[in-house]
Amino acid sequence: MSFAITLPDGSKKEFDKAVSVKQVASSIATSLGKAAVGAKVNGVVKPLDYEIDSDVEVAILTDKDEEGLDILRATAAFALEAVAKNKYPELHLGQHVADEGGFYVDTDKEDQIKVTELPELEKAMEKLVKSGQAIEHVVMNKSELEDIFKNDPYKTDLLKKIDANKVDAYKLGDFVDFGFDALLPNTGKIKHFKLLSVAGAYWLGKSSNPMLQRIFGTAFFKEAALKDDLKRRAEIKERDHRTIGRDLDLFFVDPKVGAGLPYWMPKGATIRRVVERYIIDREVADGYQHVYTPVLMNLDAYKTSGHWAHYRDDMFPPMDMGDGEMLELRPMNCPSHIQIYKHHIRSYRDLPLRVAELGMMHRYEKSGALSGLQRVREMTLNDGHTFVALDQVQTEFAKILKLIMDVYKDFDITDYYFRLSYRDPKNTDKYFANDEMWERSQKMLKGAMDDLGLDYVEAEGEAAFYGPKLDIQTKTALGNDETMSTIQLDFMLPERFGLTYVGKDGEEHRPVMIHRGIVGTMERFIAYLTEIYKGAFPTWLAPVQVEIIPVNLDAHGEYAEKVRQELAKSGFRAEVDTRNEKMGYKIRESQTQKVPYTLVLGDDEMKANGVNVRPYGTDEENSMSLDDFIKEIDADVKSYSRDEK
RNA sequence: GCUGACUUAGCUCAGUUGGCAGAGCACCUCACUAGUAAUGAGGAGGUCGGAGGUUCGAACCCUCUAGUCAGCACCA
Repeated sequence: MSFAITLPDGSKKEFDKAVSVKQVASSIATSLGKAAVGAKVNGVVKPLDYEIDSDVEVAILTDKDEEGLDILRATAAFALEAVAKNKYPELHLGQHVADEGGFYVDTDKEDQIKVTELPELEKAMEKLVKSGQAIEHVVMNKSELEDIFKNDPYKTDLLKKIDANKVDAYKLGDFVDFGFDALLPNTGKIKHFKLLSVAGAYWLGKSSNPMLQRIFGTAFFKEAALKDDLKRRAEIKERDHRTIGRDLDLFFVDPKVGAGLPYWMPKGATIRRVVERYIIDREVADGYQHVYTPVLMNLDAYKTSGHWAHYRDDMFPPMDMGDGEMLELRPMNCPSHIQIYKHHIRSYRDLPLRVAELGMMHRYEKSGALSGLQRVREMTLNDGHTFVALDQVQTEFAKILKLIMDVYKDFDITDYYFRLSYRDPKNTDKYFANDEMWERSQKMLKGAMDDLGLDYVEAEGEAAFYGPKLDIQTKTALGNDETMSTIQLDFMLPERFGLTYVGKDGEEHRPVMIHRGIVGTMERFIAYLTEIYKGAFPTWLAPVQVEIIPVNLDAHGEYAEKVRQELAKSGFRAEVDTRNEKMGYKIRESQTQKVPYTLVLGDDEMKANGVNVRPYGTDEENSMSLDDFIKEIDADVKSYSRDEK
């Protein structure tokens, strides 16, 4: 018997009898043997005692790897399960997950586990860690496990989903669980962990299933890493757009006048106005024709489109006008833009026809979904629909994607990924039935991405009911995924609304509709910008670009006002702090309000007809002429905006 | 919507066993001729989320309800 193990660097190692992962690691380097926590064998994570006896590719995982960390966290999850089960013998365990966010364990018992019980569980875990008990990896017969878990509905459910007869399981004394790729061989390794919170979660992610209690925690190999992580979690609030939005007076939501209905204060409105003008200009340059359409529409349009059937629970109730007419607050703009298309007889020469609008819409989002500006009940979407001939789809798709990428560059958005969202063929309720149409449009989308050579993940069940889409996913300060931009292929609505164009051949043809959002809704986009900039908006977006502070109001107030007017004339947003306060006080506020430039004007500046400039976040002060300052801020604004590119 | 926690001044938060509702910041007034992150003194500000109940008496106990937060579900 002889076989070869291929290492990540391409080199091969020969063995003539079966070896464990640990032995492989040691054979490469003894130090690696000590640091090893598992391995990826042909791309699958395996534990240290996994035996190799054939030609495979092996990458050793250590305490330095992301996946090595996952093994530690899975071990911590296992230890938590063991102590929870020990403390509450009647407790049932659900799923357990370990990933880059930490780990969690789902639990179910009569009186639910409360946050206040976490310290006790943590103590019990600490004890288990200190005692350094062996975790035994055993391969068991499925029937054996079914017997052990016969009174546990969740584990029984999970076992049903396993095809194999042999199942990897882990034992800690009497406690047994399965469903782990790999665990460490001893509880003593889980030195630095923390239980974080408890929250409800539906069994298997289905809201029709019972709700279990999910215990969240995290673990690290090094104490410093755990401390950093806990510190980061504590600081999340400072990056949260709701906190910054209040501190900088950008917007508010008052539950008494309506949950999910945001009010934009002047500073937030200024940022929004700059973004709106920017995106409209961009779109006009790309051939979009901007329109205005009503927020109210006859309900019939949404019945035709299918939205009423799919989303009536999340739509505001229709208004019965008493004369048989039913008006609906629109939940999206597609039918509105379809009306624009239908208003004339369209020729192939009109295509692609690009209709765009900052369209206000209303959705009755469930109370638990509302969150600051990220999920609201009234929103304005940077919406656009392009109507194209079938053979124009790919070019138009690429053009839209390029626009999105250009826009992201201007806003310095770098942390995102592409998601191709397909239908879930099993979910016949949600997705309209036409297999051929789905196959074709999904293939087109994937083909377009492949032609552009872009990486993406594919997700089943994330499509719109009318078609597949490319979603561009970003993360909020809290670390939750959200869709920022989207491009959606739609063969269905043109069909339902009977859209046509006259082709070269003089015959009627069916256009394809591409729904797209570049910066998404104004609400979500500005929430996102607030978080990535931590409230320190680049100068071109900053609501106040220049804060002018006269050293003494009586002596220098007039000069300060003159400087403000000069700046305003050049198109900059400047403001004079005329309050009867000391200079240091005003400087402090100008900094906490994150104004890009603070000007201090006193006798020296007045004499020189100049300004003293302090850029945000520094303690530099530079004296210069007003003209030079205007040149500087002008260059700053342009470095972020499209004018430069 | 579901599970849990929470809701006291514009903001951040105290408020003991049920016994006269508090602080800091912000705001207003006055004084201060102020040079790069908080000058000092004074003042005003509250149906303790809302409704009902228990009690001689409720911010505090009970019920319902609205909302906020975290997670889940949803997200055209």
